[in-house]
Amino acid sequence: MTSDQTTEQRILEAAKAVFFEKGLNGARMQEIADKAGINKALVHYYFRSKDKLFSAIFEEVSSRVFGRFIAIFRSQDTLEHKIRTFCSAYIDEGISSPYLLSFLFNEINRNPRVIFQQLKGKTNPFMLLRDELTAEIEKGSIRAVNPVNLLLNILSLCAFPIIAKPLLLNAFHIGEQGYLDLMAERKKEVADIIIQYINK
Amino acid sequence: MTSDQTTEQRILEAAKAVFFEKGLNGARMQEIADKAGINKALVHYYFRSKDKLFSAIFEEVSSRVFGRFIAIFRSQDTLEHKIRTFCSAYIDEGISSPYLLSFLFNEINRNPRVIFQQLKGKTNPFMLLRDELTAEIEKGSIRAVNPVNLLLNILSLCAFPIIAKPLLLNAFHIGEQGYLDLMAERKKEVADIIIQYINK
DNA sequence: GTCTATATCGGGATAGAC
DNA sequence: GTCTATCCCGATATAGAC
Repeated sequence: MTSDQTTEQRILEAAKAVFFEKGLNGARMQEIADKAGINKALVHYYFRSKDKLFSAIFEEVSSRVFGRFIAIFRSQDTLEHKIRTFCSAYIDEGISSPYLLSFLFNEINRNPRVIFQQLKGKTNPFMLLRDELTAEIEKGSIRAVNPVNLLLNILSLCAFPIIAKPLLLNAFHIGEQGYLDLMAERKKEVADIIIQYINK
Repeated sequence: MTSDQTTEQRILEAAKAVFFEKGLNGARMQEIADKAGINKALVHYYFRSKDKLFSAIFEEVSSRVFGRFIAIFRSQDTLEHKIRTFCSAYIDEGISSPYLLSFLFNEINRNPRVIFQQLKGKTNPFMLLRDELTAEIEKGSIRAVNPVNLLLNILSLCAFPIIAKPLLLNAFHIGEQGYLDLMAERKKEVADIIIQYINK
């Protein structure tokens, strides 16, 4: 909301907030304009259509998210250290941007073809991570598990509690602080589970 | 589509399919009517409004899903057996109704207050499961872990791969069969991970 | 109960002044 | 670049005949 940004940046920021909360179909151009402190017509002036604005957002968000979690697995640390770092970073990220993951998954489910068309040509982080894990297994540093399943386990344990936050808050009657405590505990616990599972 | 159902049943069935695929905001009354083989006005005749139709669907689906997974934990089997049965049943359920979980989580995230208002008064399956696990811990049958986190781990490992199905298909370039194979493998693997983690 | 026709409105998009 | 006014379509919902 600091108004020393360009109008375009203000629109992007506002649009991100609204799309995250309401999704593509639920979002209103009027609400985005209001939040950016400008007129509805101006949003169209900058981004032509709602779909194009959405694509711009999705593009930025997805590449940032996917890019983030590649870096960690590329380091020269031990696999155990990589996994611990990854879990901790992933959960922290999810806490500070609670809507982001829900948004990503929902839009991917809603419209996989369009989304993956847009992602075409970009480097595929999942393939990279799978290959990193495969290499570790060949190196003999861990048990010979299915690397896809291993990656999927890590992602599941980290991502699900972020996506399911509203459910957890309501179903367990825990407040915001209770949720944060739970997540803090999980950073270590999740890594422990994975490590224990892949140890020979 | 068997037309020996009542009109109301046909509408509910059609609406379920459309809401699952498109979500509340994306669904169109016209599409629901078409799929039910009737007229748009007739949908309103039976359910007054789109919101009321949606509530009817959500009500039915959520109570069925939540109800399902309580039963397993109430049996007199060993905890290990309960967990294995649960994982297997949960994943099977997710395979046969791929949209269901995404739908539930998306709508809960979109509108937690309304949803949980609607669920008020119903028995809370999460509290029940948490209490079952707490009892097991006190009985000494497993390590003293945080029961909420334990439950969350089970749910994460089972639910996430269902929700993320379109992502997995595209990101790993596996086909429908590859996905099924992966899930089959996971039924045992997920339970193994949990069992190993809670063993003293 | 089921249909056709229509009212009504919200929201994306554009025209055009400044 | 930014605004106001307006177009126009699509979608929910209702009226009313059968």
